[in-house]
Amino acid sequence: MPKKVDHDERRRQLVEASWDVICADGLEGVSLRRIADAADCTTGRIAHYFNGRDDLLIASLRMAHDQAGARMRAIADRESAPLPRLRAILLEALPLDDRRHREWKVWLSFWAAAIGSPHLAAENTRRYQEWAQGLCMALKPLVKKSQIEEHAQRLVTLIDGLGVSTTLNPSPAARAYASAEVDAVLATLM
Amino acid sequence: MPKKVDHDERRRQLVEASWDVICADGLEGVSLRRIADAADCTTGRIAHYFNGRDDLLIASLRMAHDQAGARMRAIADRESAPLPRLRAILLEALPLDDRRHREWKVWLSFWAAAIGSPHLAAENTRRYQEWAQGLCMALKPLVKKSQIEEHAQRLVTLIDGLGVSTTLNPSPAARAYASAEVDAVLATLM
DNA sequence: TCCGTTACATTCCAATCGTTACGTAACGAT
DNA sequence: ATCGTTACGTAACGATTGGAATGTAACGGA
Repeated sequence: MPKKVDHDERRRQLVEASWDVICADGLEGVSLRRIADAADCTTGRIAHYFNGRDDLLIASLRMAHDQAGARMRAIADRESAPLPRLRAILLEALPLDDRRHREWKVWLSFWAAAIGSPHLAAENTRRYQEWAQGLCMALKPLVKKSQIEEHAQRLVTLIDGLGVSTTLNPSPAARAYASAEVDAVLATLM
Repeated sequence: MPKKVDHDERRRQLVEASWDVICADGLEGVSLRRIADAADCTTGRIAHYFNGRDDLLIASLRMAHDQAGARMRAIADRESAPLPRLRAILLEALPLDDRRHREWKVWLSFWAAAIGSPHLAAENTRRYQEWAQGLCMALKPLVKKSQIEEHAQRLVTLIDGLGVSTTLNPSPAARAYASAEVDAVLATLM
């Protein structure tokens, strides 16, 4: 067996480079050459690990979702008290620091891209349902069974709304407002 | 004076063509040639009325906002009772029919584009504040003065959240849910 | 009727795009 | 030491892009 290279690690590096380009220039400015520059390699390497541009971009979207999903699950495991757990999950979903802000920029980009691509739209719908179901889990010990889905839907809407405006205006004040608003809604939920 | 052509009307036609392309293919697929095809003309006409691609796209964003803003103002004038007026404004802001769905697709596209363009981001912030201030007007007769801005902000977040998910999933059920959710929130506001 | 201006269509250009073909260097197994 | 395979740089391809230059037809005023 020749040259030992961690295949997954390489793909991860290239995906992160694509995030950098998306966050700096938007999805419009994403070209293979720019991604290659950001990853400090050439398009040859990209061609070696992905089946063309679309394949790389879908992997980028998936990895952004997977990474966030993993953090949510870690929080769900760590926090045992139901209400603090739900609160921590919701706050984790907001663009309150630069890493999550970067994630939100990627998501927002792909929302727009989904407009022209049924494939991406389907991918988005899948993740959206995953996210709603995760919230249902966290809500189970907190509200009546008949109201779980209703509340989950409401929280998804809340996070989407707060996330969008905070992503487009990532000032410390906007972040503080988003965080406070989550607490305000959780207070009325009780 | 030669050839009499309604200049504003031509610009309007070209902007509408750009909306069509954005809605069909997303902002990524927007090229001058495709817009020209949609407008049943050539890129020569576009060059005649706009200073390049960016100029046309900014005009497209502005016109989408202006059009929606005009409808809001018309509603505010027509409805005299404060609560029905607020309700009508909020419902008008949602992508509940194909025209408004088209508008939302345009907005969403430009949110993503704003990530890579401070110019577009500033344009968005301006419109966002206009929208929030319009809601403040409608809220004035309904809540205590000290709570107007707070409620307006909350409604903006609600509409953003509902609008995003309904735009990406424009099923009749999603539209009905969004509409019902507005009523639910208005009920708690009283 | 002629003229000047406007309203475009046509055509071309350099740049950039995604993709493919190919060359080469480095490594593990034998 | 050699060989097969992998990794990836390099270079070229045709397609497509935004923009500018150029051509032309149509109209209103004189």
